[in-house]
Amino acid sequence: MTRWLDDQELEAWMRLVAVVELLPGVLESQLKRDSDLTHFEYVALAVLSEAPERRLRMSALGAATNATLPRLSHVVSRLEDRGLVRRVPCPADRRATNAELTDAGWALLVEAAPGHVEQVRTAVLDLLTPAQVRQLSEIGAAVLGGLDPDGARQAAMPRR
Amino acid sequence: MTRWLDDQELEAWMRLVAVVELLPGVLESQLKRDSDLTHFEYVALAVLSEAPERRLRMSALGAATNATLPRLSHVVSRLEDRGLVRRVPCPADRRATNAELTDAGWALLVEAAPGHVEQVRTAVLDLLTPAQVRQLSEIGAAVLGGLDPDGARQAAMPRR
DNA sequence: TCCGTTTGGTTGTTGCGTCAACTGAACCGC
DNA sequence: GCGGTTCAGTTGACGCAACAACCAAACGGA
Repeated sequence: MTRWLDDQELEAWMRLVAVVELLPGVLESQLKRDSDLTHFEYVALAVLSEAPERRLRMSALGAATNATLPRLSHVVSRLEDRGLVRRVPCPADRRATNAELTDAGWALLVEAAPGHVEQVRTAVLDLLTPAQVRQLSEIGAAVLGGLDPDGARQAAMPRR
Repeated sequence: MTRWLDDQELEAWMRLVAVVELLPGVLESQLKRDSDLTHFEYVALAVLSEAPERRLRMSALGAATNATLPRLSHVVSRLEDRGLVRRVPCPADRRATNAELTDAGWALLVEAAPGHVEQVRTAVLDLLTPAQVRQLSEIGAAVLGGLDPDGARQAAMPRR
């Protein structure tokens, strides 16, 4: 008894799928080209940069960036190799590890942010009316409610 | 002179990023689990299934699914190994290759479709009001206009 | 008709994400 | 405090996508 999609739904879905498929590419390529960063790496650095002491537990960073721990561990290793992040064992809980943004990481982030924001504008936000931005926000909230029930997601973004 | 994001924009963007990050996962895992298909493989089979003779040139399939040719070539190779698709050299242009859906491929698609549609509903469409579905469609169109200027994208979806 | 270019596609390498397995530290009941 | 369980994180193997290099067939001009 499948409820197939009507024309409106089909159209909306097709477009959403296309966006989901294409958007990462344009974000990645700009960041890669200009700052040699993955979008995910950028977000991770950005989240760290706003944390107190620029430092966060791995699991907290994973929750904030919506990454699994294995993924995050690999990414942090790569960032650590490049000197952008440091691993600091947590004294309070010896199982835990803190990831800490280095000065080099901060500098890279500061350098990368304007170009990224510009890309976000030209690829998405500037193509929408203010009303559509609000609608997008609402729609996003509704969908996230289903995908990510506990809304741990609060990824930091290119704010100042 | 960077124009930073205001609160509305930031919120909308963060949510969009989260959706773009999380949505593929839920689609992939349902399809993988129930039909051992990637979402992209599903779309490719679906597009083929609606083509005349269930057959399409590689480049046409690539355009319709929004894939690069190298990617498509690999995917078709895997599908071919599983007997879901056949490569048929094009007699008219000996450089060209046609990808053709086999009966097994058709059967798998028919079997996979209801579960996928159900997933699409529960993960997205059923969480939105009809008005939001229309808004999403408009927003998608606007963004795609920027990403995919030539709108080659017309990915086939789980229609009937 | 011959050479250069463009088109259509395939192949190999590299890099990132996922999954499964594992280690060590903290917690819990008794 | 002792044994089992859960928690935090790391590691290694595998799969898929992107990129670059490549090959062959078609086109196009002189």
